[in-house]
Amino acid sequence: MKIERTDNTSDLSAQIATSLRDAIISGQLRADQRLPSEAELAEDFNVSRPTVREALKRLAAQSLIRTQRGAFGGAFINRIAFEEAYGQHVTTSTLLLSMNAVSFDVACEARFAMERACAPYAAKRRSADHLATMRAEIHRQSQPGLSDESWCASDVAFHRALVDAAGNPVLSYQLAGSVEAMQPLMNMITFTARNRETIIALHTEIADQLDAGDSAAVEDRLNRLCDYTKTLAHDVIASRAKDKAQKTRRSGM
Amino acid sequence: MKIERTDNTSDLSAQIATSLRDAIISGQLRADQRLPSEAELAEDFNVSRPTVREALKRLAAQSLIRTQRGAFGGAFINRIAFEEAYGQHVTTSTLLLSMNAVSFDVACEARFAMERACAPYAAKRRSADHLATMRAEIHRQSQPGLSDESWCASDVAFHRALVDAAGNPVLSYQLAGSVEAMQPLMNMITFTARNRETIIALHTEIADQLDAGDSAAVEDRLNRLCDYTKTLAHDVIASRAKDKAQKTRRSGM
DNA sequence: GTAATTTAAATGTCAGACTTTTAATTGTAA
DNA sequence: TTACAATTAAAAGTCTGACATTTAAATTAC
Repeated sequence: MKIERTDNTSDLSAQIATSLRDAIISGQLRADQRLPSEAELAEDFNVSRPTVREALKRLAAQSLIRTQRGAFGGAFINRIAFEEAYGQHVTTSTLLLSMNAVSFDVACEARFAMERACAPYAAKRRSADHLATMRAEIHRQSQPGLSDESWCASDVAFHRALVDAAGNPVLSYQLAGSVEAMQPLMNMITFTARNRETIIALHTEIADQLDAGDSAAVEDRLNRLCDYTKTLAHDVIASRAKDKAQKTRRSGM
Repeated sequence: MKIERTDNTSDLSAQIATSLRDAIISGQLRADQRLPSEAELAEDFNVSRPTVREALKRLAAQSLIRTQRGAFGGAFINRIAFEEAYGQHVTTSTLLLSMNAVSFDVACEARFAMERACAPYAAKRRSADHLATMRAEIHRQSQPGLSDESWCASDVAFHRALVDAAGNPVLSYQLAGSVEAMQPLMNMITFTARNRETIIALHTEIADQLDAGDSAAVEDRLNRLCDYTKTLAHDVIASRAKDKAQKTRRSGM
């Protein structure tokens, strides 16, 4: 196996990381295969060991490799698991949403659009297990005195069950980004008892229609849930704007 | 700003990277803010500079920070751009598809499900520009003698225009992963003139119905395209299996 | 006042030593 | 022969200290 640096502009460690990454992605290096030791790589690339190590840490951060200490240890090409991919996807999505001024409406629209995409498959494939999870979460949501955080967590769990019911891991993976990344935004909303009632009613209908296998009905309820969530968010934003205006007036600005 | 290591199990550089990452994601550290210098971080965390550097490279690999050399340089919290996020998402998705034995059908189903999710919005919001792009790609696809790679690239461009027409950057971002990650799988398929004709016909109808604002019709065509793509893939797989069997027989196994 | 020069503060890189982990090997006794 | 303990070697993890390079601010020269 011979891998060379092609790029000459950036840091050595970045160049080396890129070379190795390309080799991995293109399939030259296969899963569970062991890379040369750090010392060997240093010699191959004509750099020092710390530089190689920085490159390897970059790859490790992307779950492209894992390292093992000890004799016959080293860096191994990672057979990336859905779990790790989820994590990275969520991190990236969260930052994207929080930093790039993606509005709540846009994020909300995307999320429910994708959930609707799952509906036909979920209606066909939902197992008793999925339905049970959804009903359990609905029950939890009905508990009085549930904190806003717990409410949100249960909401995520409910929707996650819905998505998983579609039985398509790729869809689950893609959606995890949107749903979990929206959590911080959702947490801004304070759900009154009345709000919760409305949402629980929709959740119940979703579970029922999924049970009945009526995809169109599920999509309809998801649409309503989307609209309702947006309305709640708007109210929060509006009341905050009013608070701010009052505060500004009081402070004589 | 005070950041501490909480985890004590893994590598020091991993612990430090996690601490900083959490601080960034939770918003303690804001975009464009400068981290302490490597020497200061080393002192804060009670480790050596190389260890800090490894941690920083991990973060850089996730586009969480960027570094600048020179006086008043350092590590700055990155305002992550959609572009970078795309790249990471595609890398992760590609690996996931190629390594985790996600079947073509599953990937295909996910992709078209998400495209269908875009249809209602695309039907409402498509601009003349989007339609023009789609028609231009259809025209390119009609050219005889187009290589399989160019065909696939044009196919991606067409679908990308469809998704972008929905006017939701979050959807575009999410879908980029699926669509681009499926490219290598799609490239396995050899498209005959007859195959292309069928696909072009569907593409044309999609563009027309989008123009007419008929979302349901677009979704129907996407469904057919999904089924047709799956059929083609099955044929490829079947013929390969036959080749392999023949080869094995010839070699006397 | 502007342009050239100097300077200081960073990151980038290197060399070499030491520590810790880990699995294979070897040795020993039941 | 088998099971267990001690040895060993390879590799990652960490540290120290030095030097190179880059870059923007401060200083100087004109």
